[in-house]
Amino acid sequence: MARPTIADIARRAGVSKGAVSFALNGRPGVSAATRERILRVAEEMNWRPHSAARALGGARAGTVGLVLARPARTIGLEPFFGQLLSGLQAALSTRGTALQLLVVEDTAAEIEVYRRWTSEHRVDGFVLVDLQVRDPRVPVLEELGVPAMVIGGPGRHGRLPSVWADDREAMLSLVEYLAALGHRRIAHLAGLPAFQHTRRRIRAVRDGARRLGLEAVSLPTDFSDAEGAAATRALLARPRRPTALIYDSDVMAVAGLGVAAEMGVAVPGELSVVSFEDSALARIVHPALTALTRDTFALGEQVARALLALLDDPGTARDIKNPTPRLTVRESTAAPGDRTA
Amino acid sequence: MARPTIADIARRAGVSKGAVSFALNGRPGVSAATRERILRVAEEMNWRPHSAARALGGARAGTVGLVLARPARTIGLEPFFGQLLSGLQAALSTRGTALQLLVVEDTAAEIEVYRRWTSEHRVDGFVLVDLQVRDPRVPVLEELGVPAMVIGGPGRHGRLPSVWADDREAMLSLVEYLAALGHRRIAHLAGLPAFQHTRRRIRAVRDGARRLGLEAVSLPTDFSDAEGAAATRALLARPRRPTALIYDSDVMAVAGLGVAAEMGVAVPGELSVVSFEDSALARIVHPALTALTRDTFALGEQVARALLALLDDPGTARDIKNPTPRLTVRESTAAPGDRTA
DNA sequence: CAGTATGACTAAACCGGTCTAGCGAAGGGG
DNA sequence: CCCCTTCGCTAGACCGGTTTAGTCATACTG
Repeated sequence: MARPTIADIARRAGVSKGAVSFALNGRPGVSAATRERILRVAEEMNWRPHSAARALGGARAGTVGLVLARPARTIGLEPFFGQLLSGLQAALSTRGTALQLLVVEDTAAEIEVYRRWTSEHRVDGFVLVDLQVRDPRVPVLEELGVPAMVIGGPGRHGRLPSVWADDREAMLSLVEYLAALGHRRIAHLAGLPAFQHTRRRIRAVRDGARRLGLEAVSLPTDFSDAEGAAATRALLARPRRPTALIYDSDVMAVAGLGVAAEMGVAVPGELSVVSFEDSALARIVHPALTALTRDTFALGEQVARALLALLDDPGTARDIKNPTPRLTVRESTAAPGDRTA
Repeated sequence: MARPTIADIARRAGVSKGAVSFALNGRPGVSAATRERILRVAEEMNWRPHSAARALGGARAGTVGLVLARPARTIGLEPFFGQLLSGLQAALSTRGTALQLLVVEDTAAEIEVYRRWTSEHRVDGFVLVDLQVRDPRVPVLEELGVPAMVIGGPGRHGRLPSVWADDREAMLSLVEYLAALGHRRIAHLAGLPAFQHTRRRIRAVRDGARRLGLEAVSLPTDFSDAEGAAATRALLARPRRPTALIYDSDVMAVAGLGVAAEMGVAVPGELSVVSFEDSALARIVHPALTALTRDTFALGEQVARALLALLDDPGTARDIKNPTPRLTVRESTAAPGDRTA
């Protein structure tokens, strides 16, 4: 038999379709004995639910969506997304839910996908990343009334619940670490100012530097290796150049490392380099990068669990705090002017 | 009105559901005038097909699957998949088809996903990557009778059609390039020997070296930065160490670069380094890596188009050749012993 | 002009589940 | 002992499309 349906099971078990549906979904309406028998028959016949049939009838689509807006041909998935993806899928798969991933060109296209997938009933909910300052996606998702979890925060994402890590606290710890090493002039190679987390990190650098009496400057970039390199070149060419650089991403930090090597600036002897984002990339370059480490896989799991809970009960929208990233010291940082390093 | 259905359109246009279905799908059965009117009404009401309803009734699921088997926490580093994904999606989206991506732990789990998604009608077809030597996934997909496109080849994938690039030709061009620079002792840091492309590349290195009278050795690794680094360390510690290294992946090449720096071996002065895989990563490290460049985005598009054609007409299974990767020379290669570099 | 082919369209079955209304039997309360 | 509730289950509507069988009017054929 090709693909048994619940009608086949019902016939074989001598019950009705309804009884089979109840039994297979673990809901009341059948006795324990009958349920047992039905499950055994379903197992024997190797029955699998037809996802489309289930999605019809107003039930779940069994899928949640993740849409990334970035130019298609630029760098592939950053390690962050690979990890996040795996974490999301790990948690979702325990509940038979799939993750639909789509990469689009820009935010407008992203919003269009939200509308389409919602009206086509393709997904039950969304995961939102890269929260922007006055994020246009938030009101759209609220209007669509579709469950969604935001990664990032706190605050500024309307009524949508979020999972967030304390970027401010993390950045402060970075600045304090550099200050403790003896650095007095630091620079921060930030990401796109349109992102909320970029703004938060810039503010944290400013506040931390002020408190510790450091000179600090933040330079916004577009997160690309090209701009990271260009900004680094400009900084190192200054007469009183900084003795430590904080990069918002591992890719930019690696690009910066390349510029330092090219300009003959020794790392960490003459320049300390720190990445706000840890990854395999940060480990394999030479010198290995001191970086903020966070468990992105676990973050993904947490987000997925929260979204599943939200699907079960739309009332449970609450913000959840993720552990603050911890500093992993490697070879790219030292006291300023330490010629032995 | 929440979500109009074809019944709503039918009522408004004063025709039957069937007529609407015919009109919206561009098939005969309605006059041009009626079709026009129905389309206008559908547009006015902002109608969108309900993907589940369509998938029921034996029609398309409107989705194809890509399942990657690799340890959950390691993915994301390779730019290859990001590019491939974007290319696949670009071509698929022109036909309203979505891509379902899943990362699983191993090949056994991957096969289980093929079975499940097929029996659940979740996808219409699959894209298969990382072809292995006696790949157990091939017979399963053949048995399931589900359309699938293989990336890799040529040969050794049963009746499944593939899109392939000439790895052998590419590797030979690499070896010839190094020989022309004057290298006589080269080593090849290969990937997992279980992969067909790894075997092909190893054979190409051996054949090329024999023809050109070089000493060559291939060392298999697991593609990880750790093994890449370890193998590099072992090679450079040999008394008569090679003057050029070919890495099967950019990640390993970067790790190797780190080892060389650590051991005080100048690149490219004392050692030339080449990566078989180009990427942003290869560009941003210092020195920038000479690498084989291929248009992975275009590859993805090509695969997607071939798969869509296969869905339309299961008879059209043909292997397609992708352009051979071209060498991009950067800073990591020079003549052996060139102290000016 | 009868007979038939063709085109436009309708009605209804169908895909494979979910879910509600309802029914008979058993159990419990007063 | 009767009524009412609860339990276990069935029948069938329903989700939103696709597809087939069939109807009717018109055009074509000989």
